[in-house]
Amino acid sequence: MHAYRTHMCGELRKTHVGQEVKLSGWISRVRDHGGVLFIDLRDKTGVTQCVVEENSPLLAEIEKWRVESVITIEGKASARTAETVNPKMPTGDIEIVIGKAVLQSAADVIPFQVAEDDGAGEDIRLRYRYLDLRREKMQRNITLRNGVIRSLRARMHEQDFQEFQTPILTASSPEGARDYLVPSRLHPGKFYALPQAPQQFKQLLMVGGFDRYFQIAPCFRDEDGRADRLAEFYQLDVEMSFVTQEDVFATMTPVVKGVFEEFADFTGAKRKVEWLPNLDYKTAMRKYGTDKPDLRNPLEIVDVTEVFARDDVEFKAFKGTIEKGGVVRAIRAPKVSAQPRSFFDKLNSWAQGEGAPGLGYILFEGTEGKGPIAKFVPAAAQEQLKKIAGLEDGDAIFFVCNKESEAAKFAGKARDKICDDMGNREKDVYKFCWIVDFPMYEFDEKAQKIDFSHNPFSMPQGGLEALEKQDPVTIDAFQYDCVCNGFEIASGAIRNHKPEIMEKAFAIAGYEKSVLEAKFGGMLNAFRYGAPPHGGCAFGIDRLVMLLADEPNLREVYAFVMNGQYEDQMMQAPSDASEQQLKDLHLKLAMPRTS
RNA sequence: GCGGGUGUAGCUCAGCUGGUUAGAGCGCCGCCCUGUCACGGCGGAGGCCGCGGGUUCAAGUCCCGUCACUCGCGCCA
Repeated sequence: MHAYRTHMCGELRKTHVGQEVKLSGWISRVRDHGGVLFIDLRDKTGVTQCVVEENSPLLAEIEKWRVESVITIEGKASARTAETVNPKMPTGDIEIVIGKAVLQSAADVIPFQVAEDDGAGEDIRLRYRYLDLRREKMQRNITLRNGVIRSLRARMHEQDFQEFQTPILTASSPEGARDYLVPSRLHPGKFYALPQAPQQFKQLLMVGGFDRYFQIAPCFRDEDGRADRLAEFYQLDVEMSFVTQEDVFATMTPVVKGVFEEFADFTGAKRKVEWLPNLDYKTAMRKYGTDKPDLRNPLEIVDVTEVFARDDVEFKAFKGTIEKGGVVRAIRAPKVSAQPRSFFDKLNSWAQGEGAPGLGYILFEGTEGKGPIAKFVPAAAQEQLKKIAGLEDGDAIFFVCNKESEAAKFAGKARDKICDDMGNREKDVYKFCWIVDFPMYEFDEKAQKIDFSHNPFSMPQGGLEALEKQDPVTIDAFQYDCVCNGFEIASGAIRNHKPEIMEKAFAIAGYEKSVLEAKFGGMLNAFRYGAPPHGGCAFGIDRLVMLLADEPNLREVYAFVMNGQYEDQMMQAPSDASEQQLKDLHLKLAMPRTS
C-alpha cells in the first residue's frame, strides 16, 4: 500500500465499501462523543468522515489531535447505516473505520477558522495566507483562475498565436505609471525597470516577423492601490501583424466571450454573456458619463442645456454656469412617482457628499412638474424636457450642471447611483462592448499643453495628413478598450509603425525628435528596417477572474498577494536591505524626514 | 500626498446621554457524553478597549495627535 494514500478524500462512494483504503489530509472538523469520535478528513477533492469506534485503543491518542493537523489514516470503507447517511456530502454514503492513524504534522491553535467562514479580516487572512488558501472559497477561486488561464491559452493557440516570454529586467519607460526600479550591481548608479507591460517587446516581435504574439504577462506599476488595482498583475497580452482594428476585435471577441461562457455559472447562478455593438468614446461619455459604462444599467444621460438656456427659464444656478460655457446633463428615472420623498432626499445628500451642490430634479406626475426646481421651469420648457428625454407620466428627471467634462463625469456617477437606488441594474449577465475612437490628444490643464491622452504608440486616424491638418484635440486614434459590467478589462490599439508619423505625433505633444530617439530609439530604429502594420491589446486577467468569481476585490483571486499598501505581511516585503547589499549595489539611503 | 470608515478576548462583534467588577458567539483548555456531520452538556482560562497626550471626581465612551487596516480622490500613457 502507498505510504500516504490510496484514494483522495472526495473520491469514495458506495462502490468502495469493503475496501481497505488509506487517506491523507487535514483534520477539518472533529466530533468527539466520548466513546466514539468522528474526524472529517479533507484534501482538495473533498471531505470524508472517518470514525474511531468505541473501545478503540487509538481513541486516547487521536482525541488530542487538533483541527488542521495533517494525518494519514488506514481502514475499511464502510457503508453508513440508513439513519447516518449524510445526503449533503458526496461521500456521505460511506465512512472509514480507522484501524491505523499517523499524525504527520500537528497544527497549533489556528488564528481563524478554516472549515467555516468566521469573517476573519483581510490583514490576518493575508498574514496566514496558507491557511486561508485551505478554505473552500479560496480553493474554488484559485482553481477558477487556473481554468481561465488554461482556457485562454488554448483559445489563443487554436488561433495560431505563439506564446513568448519577454524580459523582466528591462529599461524604464518615460510615459505612464512610475516604474519599479532594480539597481544594477555591475553598473554603478544604473537601474533596470520592471515592465509596466511588454509593449515595446511585443511590437518588436511583430517587426521580427512572428505575426501573432501572446503572453500571460506579469506587469508592474508603482502607483497607489485600489480594490481593482495591484502593484503586480497579469495581462493576456496580444499583438498581431497586418491587421485592422476590426481584425483584432474579430479575433479576441470569441476568445473572451468563449471563456466567459465556459465559466459563467461558476458562482452557481446561470449568467448570460452578451456582446453589444461597439461604442465610440464620445457617445459613451455623453450617454453614460464614463469610458467604461456598465451597460447593465438601463439609464442614459441626455443633454438639456438648451432648455435651461431658454429666456423663460429662471434657474439662476444653472444659467450662470451655462453662460460660462457649462452644460446641463440629465438622467431620466422612469416610474419613480411612487418613491417616497426620502428617495429624492437621499440622492440629494449623496450628491452633496460627492462635492456637488445637490441633485436637482423634476418629477412629472399628472399635469405639472413637481420638485424644488419645477417652479423655475415654465410649462413650455417642461414640454421640451419631456421631448428631449422621452419622459412619461410618473418619471423624474435629474440634473447635473457644470463644465462639460465635470458634468459628464458626475452625471455618470449619478446614473449608477440612481440605478442602484431604484434596484434597476440587470442581474446575472455579463455585458461586453468595445469602446472605440479614443482621442489621440487632450489638453492637459495642469501643464497647459497638448499631450497624448492614451498610448503614444497608437496610430492616429487619418495618418500623417490628420496630424498636419487637423486641430490635434479633434484627432481620434485607433485606440480602443474592452469593457464589461463597468470594468475596463482590456485596452489596445493599432500601432503607429511609421517613424515619420511618430515624429510628427510626438512633435504635436511637444517632444523633440531627440527625446523620441533617446526614449524609443530602439523601437524607432526597428521601424526603419521594414515594420509590418500591427496592433493588439491586453486583457487584465485578474479582472476577468474577479468578474467570473463575482468578487469585489482582486486580492480574492490571487494565491499570494500584497495588501492595499503593497506590503506582504507574510513574507515581510518590502524589507530593509543589509549594509552589504547596499554596498554591493552602490546605494546610500536618503530617508524622508520623520518630523 | 488628501479624505471617509474601522480599531474592545485567538476570530467576529456588542458595549446607550462618560459612572462601580468590560460582555456575547465561535475558537481554546478541563470534565462528561456510543452515531454525529455547525454534535451536545457542565466548568474554566483568556483584555495595555491600537498607541500617546488632554478634559473630568470619573474615559472603552469626549477632545487632540499618532499608528495600523480598509474604501475612495490624486495618481494609474
